[in-house]
Amino acid sequence: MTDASSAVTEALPEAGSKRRQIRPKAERRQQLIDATIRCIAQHGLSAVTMQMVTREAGLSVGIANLHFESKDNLLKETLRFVAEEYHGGQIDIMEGGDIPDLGERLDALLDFQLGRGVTQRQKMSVWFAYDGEAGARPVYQKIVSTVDRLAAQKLEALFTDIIREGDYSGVDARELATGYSALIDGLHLGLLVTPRELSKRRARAVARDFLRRAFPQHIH
Amino acid sequence: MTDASSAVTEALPEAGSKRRQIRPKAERRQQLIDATIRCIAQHGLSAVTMQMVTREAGLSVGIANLHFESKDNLLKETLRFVAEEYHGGQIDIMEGGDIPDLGERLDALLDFQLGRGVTQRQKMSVWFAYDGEAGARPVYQKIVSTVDRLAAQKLEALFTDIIREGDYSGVDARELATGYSALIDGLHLGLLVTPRELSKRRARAVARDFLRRAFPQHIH
DNA sequence: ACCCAGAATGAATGAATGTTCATTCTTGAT
DNA sequence: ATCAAGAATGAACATTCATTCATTCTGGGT
Repeated sequence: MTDASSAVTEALPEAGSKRRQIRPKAERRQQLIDATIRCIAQHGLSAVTMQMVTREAGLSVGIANLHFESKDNLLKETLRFVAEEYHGGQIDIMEGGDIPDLGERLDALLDFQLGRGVTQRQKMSVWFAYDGEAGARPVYQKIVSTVDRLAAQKLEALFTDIIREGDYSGVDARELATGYSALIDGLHLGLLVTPRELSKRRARAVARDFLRRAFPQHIH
Repeated sequence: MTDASSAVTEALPEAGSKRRQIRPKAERRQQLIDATIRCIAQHGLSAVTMQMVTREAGLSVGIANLHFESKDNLLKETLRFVAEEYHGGQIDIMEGGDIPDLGERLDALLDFQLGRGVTQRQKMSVWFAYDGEAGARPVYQKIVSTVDRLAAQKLEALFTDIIREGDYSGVDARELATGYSALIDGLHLGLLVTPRELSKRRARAVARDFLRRAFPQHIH
């Protein structure tokens, strides 16, 4: 959850090799989760099949049920991974021992949330695919809300510090944090569903505008 | 698209009646679309089957392929209906001949967007179910973006009027409209996925806060 | 050099699903 | 009363998919 963009890239270790390789359980699990992410992004959650995932991973069908007990479980674990990757990345920045200046820390957060790593169609597709099913599947709600709650607390804490430092008045940290989180989610949604209408550049400008209006001394 | 909440409610016209009824094509189509909405909300888009939808509608399986040519098409038409209902309702308010005061019109818009009609879990579930698949299905993107673009223009026009009337400076209508739309989407997502963390009451407060910060003279 | 725990395979199985279409039924016109 | 147009039905079919498991293979330990 600290490293936000390493694993998903290496799909075909050796294209022609048919020799079966034995690898530790943890590695195979990650390999299958990465393949699942690519499949969801490319074909949509409702079209993902086990055959599709295992072929994408360059493995046989049986192995998915060996390491995860079922398709359902594989999908749950994939969501857990994506959620922890996204929220974990945010939390690392917000705790931010390495960035003492609060304004700069806000900037870094915005960069992460609307920067290259997160706004890849691949990641956003997966994220919203699960949100779409969350209404009917409490399991997904639970997985997301667990990490989500922690991130919300950290954001509120950061905003509280900024409000104190800037001596801003009439600003409620909690309410503002809720608004900012919702804004970022909405911008991600726009980038995914109507990319023609909303460029990344403009999404960043909009988010920055929100922060500037709230914390004029900290954002220029 | 003018009436935003009539059709979805009447599921079982006569519970025990087994007598087959002949009804005009348009009525059956709507009946099936309404049933599809309920099924998506309850079971999730990926779990919806034709048998499920037709049973929910109190009809036989063959009829779905009679009025829509395929499941795929039924789902597409359902999305089109939901999109037009939501965006159409907004547009009606924003054009708002019946509400001359701009501040009140803003209020009415917010009421619609976060009021009872739209924030029913049923509607939000359907909405985000499609957004989740949109990454992998350009057809869905196209359907949504068509109506979305019009609503975005109307919102920008309304904001432009308000900016002129209030003589606000340093405010870009287009950027603000993008931000407000994203904020509303994000709040809907929060209401759906983490209802424990975000109440409707607070969602309304957050949205109102956004507007007040931008247009202090118009929102109290 | 040998062995075996357990990792990996993929054909086989059974359940579920979308679609078809021959048949039945309803309604309004004559 | 009769009839035709076409709306509605649901059993049957072909396909696809998740899951199982008997079998094969690998690599580290001895």
